[in-house]
Amino acid sequence: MGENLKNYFTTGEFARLCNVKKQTLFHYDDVGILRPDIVGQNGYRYYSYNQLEVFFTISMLKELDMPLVEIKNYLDHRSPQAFLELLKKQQQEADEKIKELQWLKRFLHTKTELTKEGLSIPIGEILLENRPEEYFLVTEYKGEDEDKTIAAAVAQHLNFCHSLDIYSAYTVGGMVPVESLESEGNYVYSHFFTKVSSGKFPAATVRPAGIFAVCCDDEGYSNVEHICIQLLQYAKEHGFQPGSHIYEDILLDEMSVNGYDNYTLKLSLPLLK
Amino acid sequence: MGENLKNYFTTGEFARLCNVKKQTLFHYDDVGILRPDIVGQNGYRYYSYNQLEVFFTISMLKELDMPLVEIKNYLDHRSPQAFLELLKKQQQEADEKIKELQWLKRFLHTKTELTKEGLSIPIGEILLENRPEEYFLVTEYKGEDEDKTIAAAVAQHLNFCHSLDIYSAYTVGGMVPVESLESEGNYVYSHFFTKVSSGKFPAATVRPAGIFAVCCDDEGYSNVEHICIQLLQYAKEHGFQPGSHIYEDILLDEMSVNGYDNYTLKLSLPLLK
DNA sequence: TTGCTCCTCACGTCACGTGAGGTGGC
DNA sequence: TTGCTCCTCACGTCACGTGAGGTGGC
Repeated sequence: MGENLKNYFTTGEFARLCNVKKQTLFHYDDVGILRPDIVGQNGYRYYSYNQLEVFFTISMLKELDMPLVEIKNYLDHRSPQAFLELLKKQQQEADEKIKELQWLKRFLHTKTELTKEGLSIPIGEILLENRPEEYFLVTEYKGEDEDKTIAAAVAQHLNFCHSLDIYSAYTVGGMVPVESLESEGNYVYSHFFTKVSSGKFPAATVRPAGIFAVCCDDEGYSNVEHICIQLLQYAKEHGFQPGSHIYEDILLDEMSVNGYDNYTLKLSLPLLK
Repeated sequence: MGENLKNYFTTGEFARLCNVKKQTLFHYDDVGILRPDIVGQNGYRYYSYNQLEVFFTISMLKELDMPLVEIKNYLDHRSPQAFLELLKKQQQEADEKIKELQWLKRFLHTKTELTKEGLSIPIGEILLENRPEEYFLVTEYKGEDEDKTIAAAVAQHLNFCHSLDIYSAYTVGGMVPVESLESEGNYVYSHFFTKVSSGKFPAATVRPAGIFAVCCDDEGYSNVEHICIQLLQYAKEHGFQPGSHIYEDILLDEMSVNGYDNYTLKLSLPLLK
């Protein structure tokens, strides 16, 4: 062992150069991914300048979310060709992640808008809103008016959206047919919908632009039927023909309040001429 | 306990609706983040439709990379205002991650180009290359010609780039002053450099457009000095004045080959009129 | 000698995953 | 009764992090 140890780095020095803790190097030693070039009789580890490059290589592969065993595997069989393949795969993964994050940003934005609306909109007051043409993914609901089956249907609607790669803020609304409201105790969903940003999904439905009578409540579903009746009344009194369904949107949900009873809901009735 | 259990989901049903394994629900029960509404005398768990929303909420927060304890903490103190703050924070984090990924993509692209060049470029042959104006981050090196101090300087150069948020493919090149090559055994670095995409970093140096005499070798540093002499010879024979430094780039490094002796290096000498 | 660095256990963390072995409901 | 589902341990995984307790070099 005639090597001049002055040309080598101790664990501490090496860790400092690599910007990691010593324990990380111990761990890499354990899993065999980066072993010090020299180990003294006293067990001291000595790393060479070469190994700095190896460490940077490992860092790079880690940034690509590769587990250490795979890194070891790759390093054991590395070649320029294998590296090119690796790079290609990682390019694709990076693209996918960026896509996911961009979806996440849309989600955060939508949620922010909904929450702000939920905080500022007047409760129990009928308002008129002009809305542009919008696109929805809609699934029919034929089940009974039971919480359990509704919840299952909502979950299935989400899975449907999921299958189309549409994570449009995950908000699910319900559609209540106006006819059903004619008799009491009949606030039942006929469809669930999720708004999407554009009509380019073949499965998307268009909701035409128009005026809506809207009313919000912050006590969940307890007054929901009553509000619907009021909206229909409003349409009648003002000479509008009501649309076929009332749309129910959730402005404040489990994210910001605790339990259905504290949800802020928004009910919207299209007003036709 | 007069509840009708038919209105509740068992662990298996609930897990299926949530698209997760049962064990995940057990775990959430353990950490107290999502406890079933009802637990039978036999220990059976029963989840309500409400809890589906809670689960979705947790999923959302997890997608924002929030650890379960923090999620529990947030849920325990949730409010629309707290949610808005959370959303804002997450927006920023999403932006940062997208930035990092975009850097990663640039890195992958640059590495791909370098590796392809390393595979295709002729070895030991002098070529002429026309290069546009380019920008570099440069750090001076005054240390000795020892592997250890060079490695430390390279690591410091990387940390310097890091501090400027420039992760431009992590490639570090060396500059060898032409004067030093006049006497033998003097292939020593005067600077280390990292190419950056634009000159908008105040610390960046411009390398003017021009013709370069280049030569590659695939045996690492063993012939590097000899090649430099050849490049200088070439300049002389063809009536060019050599630039002040020879640039050393690494085309194939630890990522694709094993050990310095197998690196493919590219040496470039600017040719002036 | 002091102070800093080195070492090796051993156990913790985080969010589950994976059986093992046994019970319960239709 | 069969078959499916439920349960509770207990231990594994992954990439380290965190001390504890002891040694070594200048």
